[in-house]
Amino acid sequence: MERFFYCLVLCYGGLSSMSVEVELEESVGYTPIQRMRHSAAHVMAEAVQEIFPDARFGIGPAIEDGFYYDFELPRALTPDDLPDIEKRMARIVAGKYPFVRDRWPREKALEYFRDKGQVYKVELIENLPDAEVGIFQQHNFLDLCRGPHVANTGEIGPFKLMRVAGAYWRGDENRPMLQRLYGTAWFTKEELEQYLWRLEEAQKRDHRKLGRELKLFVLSEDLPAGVPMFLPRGETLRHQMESYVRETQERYGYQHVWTAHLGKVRLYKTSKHWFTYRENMFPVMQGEQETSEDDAYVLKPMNCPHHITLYKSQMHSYRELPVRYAEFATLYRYEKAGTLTGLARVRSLTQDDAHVFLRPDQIQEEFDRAFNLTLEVFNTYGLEDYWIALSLRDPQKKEDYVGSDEVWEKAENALRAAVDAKGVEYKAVIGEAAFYGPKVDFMVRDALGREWQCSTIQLDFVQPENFGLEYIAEDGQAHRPIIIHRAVTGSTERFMALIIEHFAGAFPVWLSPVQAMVIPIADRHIEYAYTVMETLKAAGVRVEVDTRSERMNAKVRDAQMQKIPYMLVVGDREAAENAVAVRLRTNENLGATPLDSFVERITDIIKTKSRDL
RNA sequence: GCCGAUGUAGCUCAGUGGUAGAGCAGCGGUUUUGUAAACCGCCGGUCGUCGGUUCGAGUCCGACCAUCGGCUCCA
Repeated sequence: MERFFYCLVLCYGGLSSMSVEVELEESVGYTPIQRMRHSAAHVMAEAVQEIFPDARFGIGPAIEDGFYYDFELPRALTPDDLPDIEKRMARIVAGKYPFVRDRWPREKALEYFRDKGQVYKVELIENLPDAEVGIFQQHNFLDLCRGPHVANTGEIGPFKLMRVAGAYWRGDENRPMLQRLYGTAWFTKEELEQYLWRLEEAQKRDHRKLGRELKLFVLSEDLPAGVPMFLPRGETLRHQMESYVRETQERYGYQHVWTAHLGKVRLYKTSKHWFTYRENMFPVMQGEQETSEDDAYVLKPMNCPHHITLYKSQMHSYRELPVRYAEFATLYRYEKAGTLTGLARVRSLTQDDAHVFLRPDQIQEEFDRAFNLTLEVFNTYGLEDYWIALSLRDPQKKEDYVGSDEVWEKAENALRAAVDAKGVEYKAVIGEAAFYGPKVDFMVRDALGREWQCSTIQLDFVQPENFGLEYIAEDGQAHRPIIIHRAVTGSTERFMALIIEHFAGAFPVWLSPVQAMVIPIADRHIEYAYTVMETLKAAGVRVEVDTRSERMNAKVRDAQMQKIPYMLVVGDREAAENAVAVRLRTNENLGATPLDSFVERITDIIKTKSRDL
């Protein structure tokens, strides 16, 4: 659930109608660089207007690292158009035209833009509350704009147009698609170059590229889009990741269950998913004989109904609550073709899902438990670049949510208390709660700056109703439990994408598919190399021997490029002394080390999940 | 799904209507090597798929599939 929050947070200076509310809420002014970038957007708009006098203009805000402007044009822009637009922009910048601010009465502005056929501007003005609207003009371009701008176009720093993309007007897929031109702008040439360099570096750690280079996973045209397959090394990685979460959550009191990949329509009708989520579910076939819709099979898109069915199959006393069912389950969801991205967004995903069935008085404790678990896991991975969203109900729109005020208040307070107690930073987001309850989401950024939701902890008052869940309380009566849905790493696939990029493929030893490569210098050392391998294998180390008829240099290079943590070079000296010459992938050379000491070192590092070598 | 771009050997890429190329990888041979690429040779492609235009299509057109950059929604 990536949310492009930077749009909300950083677009406040644009012409977006939504920026009105955002400005009130965020109430952050333009920083100088944002002001300059927003001005660059205006200059870009003028350049486009020169080429297409009939262009219609959308909005052109500053965003993180740059700016964009949305246009409706008589033809599609291609990357070949960018140099021309850049050249025209450069001319306008060189002209040092002042940005002239004005204020027009609404009616005058409406008339002006209507007359020009600027339907998007008209719509924006119609949504503005004030009697007067802001107008900015530079050179030959006049625009509806709140500003502020730099004094003149000459103050716009080094810029570069990055790409052209489609974007629905106001992000609504029922509205026209405009052409969005993205650019970046900086105060100095050095900053621009550094930014472009950073982008290149980020691309080097793109998990799709590393996945191919490190032989982790494969996307084949012979399989549906978004259905990755994992090679031995990738499977090893995901297995390690899953085992780790599995062990950890068992320590936290979760029990694992197993449910298959098929469900029946009726199950999802009971859970109500069928009515809102149907288009995301893969149909399979009708049930045997029976042709009613209810008995048709579908691929499992989520675990909750299955875990709930398990809960319901047994009687439950208040004493045994909370019941915590966890499962690593591969789910199938039909995601729109254009949204698929490597492992970060797939159609077959493996959730490390759990459903906790609990009494109302256990909410805070259970939230805390899930929260601690997640933080512990993040800590092990050394993840720091994430933020936490506390998604709350919009009190203005209570009708959009299910559950009483009292329960919501209790749940939200419990959640907030749990987050506050952790001393971590979080952002409360009003109106982002699920309809069935408030939630906490962990948002992580990938190498290219895209945000993805990984972990989530959600309170649910609705499914217990849908399924008529019960437990027998102290009073001997049946009471309704509450459910917490939580996922620690979210989906194995997405988290793997994150981990690959986070470590740039140089995984901590415990995660590395191959932890050590034994490199015999000449053929006569192969036998000893195998001895070394067997010793390490016996100690539980994933180790291989490079027996190819290559020079040692080539073997070192290949192991290095595969980011294998330890290269164990063995020659005459090592064989004689029962030693290995340890080279780290950091290029550090530890020299000859007794095999015993190395075994001790590597097993200790694996056991402690240390990120050191 | 929508807008745009891309698709040539396992990988990275060249090839603008006239006989499909390179490097790396792979395979074979020689070399037996001390910390990031030894040398020689060979194999390898219905140019994403299907259809169309043309005397002739990797090249032009269309549809589909997939990938990439965005938009929307979701883990």
